[in-house]
Amino acid sequence: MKKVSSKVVERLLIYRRLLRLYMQTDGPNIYSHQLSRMTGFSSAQVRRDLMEIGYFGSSAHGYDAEELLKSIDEFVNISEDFSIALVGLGQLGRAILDYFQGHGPNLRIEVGFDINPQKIDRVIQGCRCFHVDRMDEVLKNTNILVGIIAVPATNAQDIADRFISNGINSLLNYTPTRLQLPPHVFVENIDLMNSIEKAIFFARRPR
Amino acid sequence: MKKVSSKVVERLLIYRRLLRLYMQTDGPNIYSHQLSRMTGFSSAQVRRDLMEIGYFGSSAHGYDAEELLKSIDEFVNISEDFSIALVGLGQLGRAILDYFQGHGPNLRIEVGFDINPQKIDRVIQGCRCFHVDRMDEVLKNTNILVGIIAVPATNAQDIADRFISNGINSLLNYTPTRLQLPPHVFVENIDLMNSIEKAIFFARRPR
DNA sequence: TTCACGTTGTGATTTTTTTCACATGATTGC
DNA sequence: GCAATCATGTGAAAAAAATCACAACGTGAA
Ligand SMILES: NC(=O)c1ccc[n+]([C@@H]2O[C@H](COP(=O)([O-])OP(=O)(O)OC[C@H]3O[C@@H](n4cnc5c(N)ncnc54)[C@H](O)[C@@H]3O)[C@@H](O)[C@H]2O)c1
Ligand SMILES: NC(=O)c1ccc[n+]([C@@H]2O[C@H](COP(=O)([O-])OP(=O)(O)OC[C@H]3O[C@@H](n4cnc5c(N)ncnc54)[C@H](O)[C@@H]3O)[C@@H](O)[C@H]2O)c1
Repeated sequence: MKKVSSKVVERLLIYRRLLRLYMQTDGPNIYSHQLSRMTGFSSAQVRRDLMEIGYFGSSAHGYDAEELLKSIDEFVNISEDFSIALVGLGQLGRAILDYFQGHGPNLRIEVGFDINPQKIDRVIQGCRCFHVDRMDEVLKNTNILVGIIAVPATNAQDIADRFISNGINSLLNYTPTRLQLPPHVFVENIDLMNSIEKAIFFARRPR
Repeated sequence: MKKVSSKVVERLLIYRRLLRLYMQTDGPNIYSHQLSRMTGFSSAQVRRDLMEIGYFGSSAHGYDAEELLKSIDEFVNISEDFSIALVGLGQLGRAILDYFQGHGPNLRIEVGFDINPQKIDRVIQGCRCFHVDRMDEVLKNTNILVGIIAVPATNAQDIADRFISNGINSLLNYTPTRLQLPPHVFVENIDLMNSIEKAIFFARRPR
């Protein structure tokens, strides 16, 4: 199967979300220039991206929103069978849990891990929480595909290694730690301080 | 002054953080291949990036860590004179505030805004919080360079417009809303759901 | 002094990503 | 039926980003 870059996937997922909203209020069809305005990507970019997944519109009515959405859905193939583990139930971890709660049952955080006794062996926001020492044991019995790391920076590498040794090769890393990972592992680094610093830089310098 | 891409700035800021750690424990000099291992970027990439800011090492001892750090600092020129405003003091907003508290006084969130009466007109984590209706008035009297948006998605555009009309042209957007912005405004979108979906996609598909 | 080694700086090249620009095709109004 | 209009799909071009690969240099050992 053809390989697709992370950037294309990211944009497809953005179209997907916007299409859902669009269909609630607007007509059944949509043009690349509309998706362009909604996203800020160029319309040529939009058309290229849709080419990638082999969806074809008509030159008269653009794209059928429902069909397009279905095509993207099939392509990304995200279903509730695939769940998520979260390590670190601090400020950030709990905000993340909270967020998932509000977002329907299509994706959910299946299990959480921490070391703080106050946070383990109970259910927080519908998420069963365990001591981090039980990661191997618990992960064996679940169908986790993605691990979220929200522990203090110094523990991030340990947690990543633990995920990987349990066959989880797709991670979200909320810590500033640069993880050392084998090449087959996908990681998305979400680094607030880096983002802020970039924003400060570009606040005073044009791009 | 030469324009630098966002990617280069992002990496420079990563070197910067790693250099600080490195200097605490390791020798006074550092090689591009070490920065490469620490970051995951290629060593040629590292050298190119340092070229961009005109820092030169020696072929014998690589880079002088302290000097290099100083060069990057000068280049990015981030000081405590520039502060940040945060709108939306919910779960996520408070996690962000918390995070900044722990990170020394070099960068701070100067003011917060919300509509919830329980959260306004008091100081939360050292941050003065106001009603969102007072944004114009309050922003006039501060030296805010960057705005963080952590309100519900439906209000994000309003808040962005408000920031921009007050001359703040660098934003962090934590909502999934795609903001419509004039071209001179810098925005970094941090979209958890998008990241997760990408991670799920690549958990099952090689890149 | 001379040589081997390991590293930098960078021109050249390759790869990836985006944009351009236009032929093609569907629709509408007359 | 026909022309005018407007979008799509896409080859080609351009731009951006990353990698290659090697001359040049400084060091230390002999
Ligand atoms: N709060 C934010 O907005 C924010 C923003 C960006 C990045 N971060 C990063 O996210 C991480 C967590 O931030 P936070 O604000 O939630 O911190 P926090 O201290 O509130 O939470 C950390 C949690 O991890 C748990 N923990 C500690 N060591 C552990 C281990 N070895 N295994 C499992 N759990 C462990 C702690 O018990 C705690 O519950 C940090 O690395 C921080 O740099 C946070
Ligand atoms: N919690 C997360 O981890 C998380 C992750 C990703 C994205 N987000 C996004 O961040 C945003 C906030 O998430 P949250 O979990 O903190 O939600 P929340 O409901 O806990 O917080 C929202 C806050 O915004 C305030 N608010 C509402 N309307 C406002 C307005 N017009 N002006 C100013 N303040 C207003 C509310 O009073 C509340 O304090 C949402 O858009 C959400 O999609 C949250």
